[in-house]
Amino acid sequence: MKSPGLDQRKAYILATVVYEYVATAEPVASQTLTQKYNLGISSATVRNEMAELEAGGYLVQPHTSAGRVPSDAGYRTYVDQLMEPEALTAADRRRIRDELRDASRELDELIDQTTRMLGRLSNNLAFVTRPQADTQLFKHVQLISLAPRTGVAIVVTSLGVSAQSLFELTSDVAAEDLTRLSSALNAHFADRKLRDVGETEIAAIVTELKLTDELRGAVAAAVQSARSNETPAIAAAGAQNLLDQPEFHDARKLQSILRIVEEQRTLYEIVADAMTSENPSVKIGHELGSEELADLSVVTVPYSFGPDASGMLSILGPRRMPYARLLALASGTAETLSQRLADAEIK
Amino acid sequence: MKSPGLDQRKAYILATVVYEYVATAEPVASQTLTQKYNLGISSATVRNEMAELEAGGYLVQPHTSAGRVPSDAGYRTYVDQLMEPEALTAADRRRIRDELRDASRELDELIDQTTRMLGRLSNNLAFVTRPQADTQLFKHVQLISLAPRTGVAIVVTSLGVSAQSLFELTSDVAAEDLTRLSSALNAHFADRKLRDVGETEIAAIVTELKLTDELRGAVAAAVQSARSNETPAIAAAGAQNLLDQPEFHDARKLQSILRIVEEQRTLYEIVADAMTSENPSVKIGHELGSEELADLSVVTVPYSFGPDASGMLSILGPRRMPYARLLALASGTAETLSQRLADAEIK
DNA sequence: TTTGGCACTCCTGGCGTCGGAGTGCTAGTA
DNA sequence: TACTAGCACTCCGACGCCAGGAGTGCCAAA
Repeated sequence: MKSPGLDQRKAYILATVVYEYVATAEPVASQTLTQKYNLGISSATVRNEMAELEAGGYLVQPHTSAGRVPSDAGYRTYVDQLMEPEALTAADRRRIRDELRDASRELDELIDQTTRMLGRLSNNLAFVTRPQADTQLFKHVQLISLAPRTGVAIVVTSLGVSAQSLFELTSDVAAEDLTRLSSALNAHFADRKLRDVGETEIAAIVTELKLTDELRGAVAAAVQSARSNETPAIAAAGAQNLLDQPEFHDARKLQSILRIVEEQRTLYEIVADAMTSENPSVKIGHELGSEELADLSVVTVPYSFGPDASGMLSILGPRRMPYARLLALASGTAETLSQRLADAEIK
Repeated sequence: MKSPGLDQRKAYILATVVYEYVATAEPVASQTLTQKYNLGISSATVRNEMAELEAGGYLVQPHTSAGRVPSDAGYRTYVDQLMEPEALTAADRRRIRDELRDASRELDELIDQTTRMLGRLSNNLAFVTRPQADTQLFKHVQLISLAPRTGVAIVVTSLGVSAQSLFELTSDVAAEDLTRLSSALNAHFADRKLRDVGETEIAAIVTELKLTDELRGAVAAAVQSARSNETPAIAAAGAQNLLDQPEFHDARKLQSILRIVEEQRTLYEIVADAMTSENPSVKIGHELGSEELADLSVVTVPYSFGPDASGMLSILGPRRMPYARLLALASGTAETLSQRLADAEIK
């Protein structure tokens, strides 16, 4: 009863309207409530209550003689105060575990597969940011000579990802020099945070070994590339699931969503502020900040491994979504994924 | 006049019907033809001709008193014999060149960006296979020690891609041993075709250096992973463009397409037989082999670099697509992409 | 405060009508 | 013989109308 305007009965009615509307996609009538859920009161009373809920902004009527539909505020109240957290079924839990166990060890592919699975399980559009590893550790750099003036710099981090940068030089360099440089860099930077592997220090080492400054550029580029795993690319899957929902039978709706997914920028903005928190976040309708997205909602759950490396796991669907279930699915997946990643991390 | 049943006038009428229908998405009436294209004959004559074209299977009538629409066979004849190859406008050509010049040097990203561009330019769904490099060359392998019993094997090929494989050993191994093994492998395999880097030869070298057989597995896994660039993953972009077409206002159509795109398998089948040829290929409607895809067409153009590395660049859209223009766009993009890749390849 | 009852509103779907677009055919013309 | 003008015919699609039904709001009674 946090909200002063909502006594227990109103709260229950609101919750039931949300529940029923999520299930049927039809405006909910007073009679439906009294028949399907035994409220112990008549439909007339329910009508009175619903009229007040509408006055309070929790429900809206598509037209005069129709049932009620939750408003953004209605969903919000439901999510924050009324709904019962759902637990994953054992079957779901097992399925998540099995699918992730069989998934690739390669980070990008693992994220891709997780996204697909989540899209499938949730029957909505799932998107997952690749982990933003603020503090991944520098593990190794290796400069490899491919031709007298061509080579590649490869950086390995604690995420197990290697980043590479091809380089071409204006003068020949001996393979041994590249090896010497690699060793020196490794000795100097080993197990430092990647963000602390700075260009000036690299330059100092290059100069000390009397090597061309071009090599500094090559190493810096590879480090930069490894660091770019930090601006999270986003994998998305399951757009076709949305077409099952009646609200997307209009093609225009879907078009804007597809565009948004392909562009990624908007998706990123959606998760960006959820990013600051370590708790699940739910954004409903207009809370997404765009008229185009006004009848959608997004559930976002963080996953993490190691002290600071983390990413976000989101489900996007119609506002009329089963919030509790999707939160459970996302949380369960996040948990398993976190664990899977922690296991794979290079200590 | 290859086809015996089509005299010059019928051919022209068929071509015009296709052209007009592609432009308007409306069944084409006899009067429309005489008014918009000066045929020098009356609409009644056109009607007679169209009736014969329908009898020949080139046109169909959605209903009795409607205009004509091309059939699969009609489009096929148009594509094979009637349409005039289109040349890219200078503006398009420049745009392709500019976008690809600014694109990433990283292979996967380059392919992604190319796909997006092609989707945008063509206003349809584009998909591109990553290059299938039958004969990419082995350039370098580097075994890196990350911890006494953990390391990573990295393989660099002539595509400039590095593949990696983490390994864990049951007993310690000295960093120098890994270096020795790397050198031996490099000396032995340098510039061999990747497919010829066989496990038995690797095993022989490992044994010769008296190293644990686990390292053979690690190296083989990395080579295998590099080789897996050969089973082409497919990048797709532009699904939302399809929604502009009236034939996709029905959501079900789109759903099957989205599913197909996400699964990739069907996409792969579509390009698979085009793969054998070095010429552009066009598949129309039922030629795609599935009732679900019956009102779609796909244009496929190969790109290549080096002697054997190659991939496919496809555009999928409604059967009613501007074939000549899409072929020109795909070909132009393929050409520029091929060149871009050839420049980046490690000699 | 609750509830039964009732009048009212508005949506929805079915039905018939009507206009127009386009054809096929016939008869006439070059 | 090939073309064309004209006309009757077909069929689609839009429109308006109506009836049915779902659901409400409100009133008056418990």
